[in-house]
Amino acid sequence: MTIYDELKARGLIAQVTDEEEIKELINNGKATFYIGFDCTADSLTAGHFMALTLMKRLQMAGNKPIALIGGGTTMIGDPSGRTDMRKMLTKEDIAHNAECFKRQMERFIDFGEGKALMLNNADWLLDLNYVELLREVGACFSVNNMLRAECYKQRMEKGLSFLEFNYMIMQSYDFYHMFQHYGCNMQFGGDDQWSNMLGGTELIRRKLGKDAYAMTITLLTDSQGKKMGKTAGNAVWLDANKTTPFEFYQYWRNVGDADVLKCIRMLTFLPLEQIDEMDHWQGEQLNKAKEILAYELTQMVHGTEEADKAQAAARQLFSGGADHENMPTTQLPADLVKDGQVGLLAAMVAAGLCASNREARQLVQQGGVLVDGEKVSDPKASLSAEALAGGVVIKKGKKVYHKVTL
RNA sequence: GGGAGCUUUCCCGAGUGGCCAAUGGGGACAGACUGUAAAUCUGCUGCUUAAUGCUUCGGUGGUUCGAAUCCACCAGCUCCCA
Repeated sequence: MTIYDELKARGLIAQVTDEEEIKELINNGKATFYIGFDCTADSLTAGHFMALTLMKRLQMAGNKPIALIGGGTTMIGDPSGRTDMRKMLTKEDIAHNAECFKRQMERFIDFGEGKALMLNNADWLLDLNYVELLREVGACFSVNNMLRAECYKQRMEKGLSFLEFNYMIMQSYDFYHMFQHYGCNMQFGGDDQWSNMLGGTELIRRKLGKDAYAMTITLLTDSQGKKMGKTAGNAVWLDANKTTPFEFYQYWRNVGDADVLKCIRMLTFLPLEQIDEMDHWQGEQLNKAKEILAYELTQMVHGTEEADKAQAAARQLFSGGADHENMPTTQLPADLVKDGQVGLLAAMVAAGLCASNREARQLVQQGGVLVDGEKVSDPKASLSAEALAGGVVIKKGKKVYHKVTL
């Protein structure tokens, strides 16, 4: 099976500029392709993960990836898929974020000599001269066409600043620049990037009279059409300090029935034959598929050891027994102790299980809190210092376990 | 440059002098049911409390016994005319 067919079978390909040419290039390892990552936070997210796996798949097929860190484009802010303007980040933040991205990517992609490149568009975008740029590339863009692009259309009502309007031009310039200096002939990206990417191929054609290609990846959405990789509006991070391996595991362990197989197919490296077999699984059996998904992904992101731990912890917790070893733990500050007791509500807030005493009280009153396996319904309950010395397990709701100690 | 309008709690969106911590919907969280799924039903959703109380409605000042609601100025955004 060729790499192109595999990508297609996994449901990863959304749109392509020229299918035949792209097949030819990537199947024969002749593509030098880039994927851009805007560094708006200090860690990559589950959303970026699919792009990283795609890079890896293509690299394994002999193609050369360029991971482009958007140190320059982040200064502008991509309006795609946004209804309001992004917060402007400072140069220092962006530089810091870029550094974090770099470290995380190195775990997935082999950046060895000639294997792959990591570039930062700050290196060429920040020094551009306005008038020169306008003459050189501005002349190649039709405002009429740009306004027709989907990514801007959505913003016509809420308003679009000139700063953001230029994002497409910056991204196009990136492709143009890398095409010339690094032989980059293809660009990949999320499906929401399609119009920005076409801007690049168009610019290359106009300026150099050469063809470059673009392909978008299907966005990972759940059965309700919502973007995956987020919980309660917060991203699922790849950084273990922001989303623990256990939480990461649990996120995937809890995906809906309708989404498991899609996730396995798109995100894991399991052979397609094996996945096709799982396709027949139904009902309760899907729990096994969810476990496989969660384990595979946790292993890729955090390593085998962490994945084993997360899986063991999850199995034990949900089969009754609590596994103290791998549970998130908070050491309570000593000043919470009063008369040898720590108030349950205070402990929950200190452990980050609740935002406030009020919220904690409500949870307790609603019967959502178990302490060492016993349901507690009295908000005035407290934990004794002796018990805390050995560690007390607070269970919030059905799935959140947290150990507190002194 | 001129004119009109908008800014409410996580989001959308009511409220236009006291009965407003502020209707409703979404989301989130919890309970029941389950398979750590989905759907459904119930509760809950500013902070604090035993009760009370406290701080919110873009910002700053003002009018008033009393303002999210009125006035002034400032900021941001949208629309119309240049």
